[in-house]
Amino acid sequence: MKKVILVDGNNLMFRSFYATLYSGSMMTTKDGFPTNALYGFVNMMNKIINEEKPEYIMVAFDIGKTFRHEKYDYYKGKRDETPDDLKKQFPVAKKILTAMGIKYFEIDGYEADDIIGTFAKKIDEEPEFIGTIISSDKDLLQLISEDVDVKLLKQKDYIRMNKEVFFNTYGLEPIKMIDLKSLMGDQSDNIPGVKGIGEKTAIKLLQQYKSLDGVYENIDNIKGANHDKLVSDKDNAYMSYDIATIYREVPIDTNLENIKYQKEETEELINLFHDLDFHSFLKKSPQKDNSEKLNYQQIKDVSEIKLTTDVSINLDLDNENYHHANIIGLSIYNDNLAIYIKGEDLTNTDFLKGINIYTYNYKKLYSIFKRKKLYIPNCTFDTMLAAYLLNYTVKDDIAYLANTLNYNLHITDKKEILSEEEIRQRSLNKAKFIHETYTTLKDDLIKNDQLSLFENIELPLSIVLAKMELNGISVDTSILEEMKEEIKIKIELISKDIYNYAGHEFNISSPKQLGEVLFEELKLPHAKKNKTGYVTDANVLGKLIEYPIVRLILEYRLLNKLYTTYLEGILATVSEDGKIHTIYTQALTRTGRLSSIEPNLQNIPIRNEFGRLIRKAFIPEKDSLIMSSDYSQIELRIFAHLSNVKELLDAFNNHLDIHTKTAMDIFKVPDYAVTKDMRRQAKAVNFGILYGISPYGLAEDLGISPKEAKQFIETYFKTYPGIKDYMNKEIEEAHKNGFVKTIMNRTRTIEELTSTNYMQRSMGERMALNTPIQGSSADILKKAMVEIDDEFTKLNLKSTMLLQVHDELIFNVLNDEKDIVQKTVKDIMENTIKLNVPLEVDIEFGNNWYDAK
DNA sequence: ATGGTCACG
DNA sequence: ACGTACGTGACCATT
Repeated sequence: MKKVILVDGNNLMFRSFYATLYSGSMMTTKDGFPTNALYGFVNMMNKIINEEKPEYIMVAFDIGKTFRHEKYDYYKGKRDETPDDLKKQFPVAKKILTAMGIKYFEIDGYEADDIIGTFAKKIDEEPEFIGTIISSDKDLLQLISEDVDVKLLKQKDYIRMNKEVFFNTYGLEPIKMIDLKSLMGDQSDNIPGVKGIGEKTAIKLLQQYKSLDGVYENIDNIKGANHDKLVSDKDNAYMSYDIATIYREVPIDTNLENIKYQKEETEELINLFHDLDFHSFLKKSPQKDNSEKLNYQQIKDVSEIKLTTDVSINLDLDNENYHHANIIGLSIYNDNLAIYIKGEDLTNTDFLKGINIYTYNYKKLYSIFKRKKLYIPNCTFDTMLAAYLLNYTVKDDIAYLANTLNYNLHITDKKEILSEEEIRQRSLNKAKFIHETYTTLKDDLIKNDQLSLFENIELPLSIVLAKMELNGISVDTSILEEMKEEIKIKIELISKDIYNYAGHEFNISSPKQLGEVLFEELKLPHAKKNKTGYVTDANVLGKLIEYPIVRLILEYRLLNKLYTTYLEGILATVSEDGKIHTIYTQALTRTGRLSSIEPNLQNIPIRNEFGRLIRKAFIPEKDSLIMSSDYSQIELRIFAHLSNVKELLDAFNNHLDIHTKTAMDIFKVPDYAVTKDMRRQAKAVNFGILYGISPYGLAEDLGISPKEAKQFIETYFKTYPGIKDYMNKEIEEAHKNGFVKTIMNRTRTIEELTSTNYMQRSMGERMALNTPIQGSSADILKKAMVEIDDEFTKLNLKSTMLLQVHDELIFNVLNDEKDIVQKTVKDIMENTIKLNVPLEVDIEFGNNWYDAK
């Protein structure tokens, strides 16, 4: 099948123009030419090409002189004048399209709709073509057919409308869009319709009487106000019908081969973007290689290397997971030298003794050097961690960072086959980039008062993490294997049961098929849809728990999750040494937390009793115990500290159960009268506070209506007025600065705060409330980890830190070190920072992770 | 590649 | 009309 994209150019330009018009200052080039519509337009075109990968594409425009509708004075008269600032941009849009290798059409006397309609007709006639129309104009939905669908653009995303979706939405055939519009009208298109008839009524009428003609043939059967409205506006209705009907016979060459997409980056396009100051698009276009050809020494015998000053190092590995990688090559760079060593020649790294290095991802270097038994040099600056603290998006490949800093490096494309020389040049240029950037990054850290966070926490932490990863955690695979077999049988039995209830076999793991079985075939209530189909998540299924099939499906989901992710998945990651070596991503989360990958050891089941059994497989080493130490309520304590709300401070200082205390206060009852349910609700509200509470979120969590939730929140704020004040102050501050900070000066910029979209902006405000809490919690545990590692070294302990799970640490503790380790860890964690409330740490021991609860 | 779902804090 | 609580990662189906 050949794919054709038909773009409503006018629609895109208007949308872009008005979308950015109200968002603040008008976007222009240096000499004042307006570019806001063009910017959005180019963005959209790029997105379309990326998403749809069309072989054929065209853009239709209105030429704006005489339209076939001109006979209707009404229509013409009401048509808004196109603003001059927008008008000017159209010719440039057309130039850009031509430079992009995309054909556009504009035909005197016809609208863009008509041109698209004419092409769509051609696609219907040609069996080997299928088409997609891009527009936000619902009028175009009338063109939907077996071979043509419409990507209907919404404010933020889109809906893909095909025959089926259209029918599900309107209960009508797509062609009936014309009849629908002739009744309900369309303000934006100046289609009058029948006054007083809206979408609901129009759909009802058409479902009953099939068409506009049908409606008027049966006008006597229609009673009440609708009858009168229809009668008095009959002329308008038929006139609207004409306006709404897209003309599909525009005299135009519709040979589809003519609109083949000529994907080429032309000089012309680069010039245009340059003239328009569209630098962000220029960056995306394939760049010429202007990274420098470096003179360097390739060294085979590392004993020849003599270094006297600090160097920057770039390391290339042959696998993204450095636990299973070998070194391809190593580049060494400073102002006086450039050296490349092939991995196979890197027999030792003793030449790095006594000097400091600068890196991008020191943890990676540390880890692989350790495994290869190479000398590990001291690192004094890591550009990855610095860039992370400075809010740059940090990826595995340093070239991304370089490109955002306008330093041109090649992003590694795995499919690309490079010459040896090219590999060396790229590697050396990366080392050079590190060397030429680290002082700027360091200065920026100093400016932001983040040098201490960098030097005393993140950089030393990277070594602590490297040690944890390298050490790994021991796994008893036989436990996992047994569970796997057991669950496999259960899954098979449950599947059969589900097929029985459904009446046939289907893929239970497919949300699409499951939705159809539940809500179409079995006609269960509470069907809720999103843009891909029915929602079948645990929330929806929970409301249908009285149906046996639903109970089975939830059971299936639980077991399947355990089987695929935590049994099969985890088993596949156990190394030859019988241990799991995760990788902690230190420069990813927007809040400062770590993340854990390959495998993720931060989401091993615990809430479900059966799933929790997985933890029995995580075991200590010889003569040891597993110890877990976790902060109690650290985020709420941080909130109490930050907000300085007396009631909260008092509660923690008096060691009360915070959720019970909250329940007492909001329900106004003494402690003995707090029921489990009251405590549960109070707990939900407290969590809500941490997340930047919203009535909808709380409602969802408590299974009550948003209205009730709103009432709940108001009661809460009335009980603790200081909390509301704190939140307002935080939001105000965040809007003023555009960023928020944690206790240790970790910063997060939040672009969403300036969004014109209410949803986006609200989300920005919730981030602004949550990040200082989540981020400070991350700061505190990170600091504690560095101190614990230090202290273990000082005390010469053999016990090791194994895992970090956001507010808890897991250790392997030698039996005879039990007391000292417990005391040391608890002491450090509770005292690493002084807040206005105490930090409390619970410690448990066990013969496996399950028992150390 | 993306979205739905569900595991964790 | 929008479409939901904050922060993650893995798996599967679907494109």
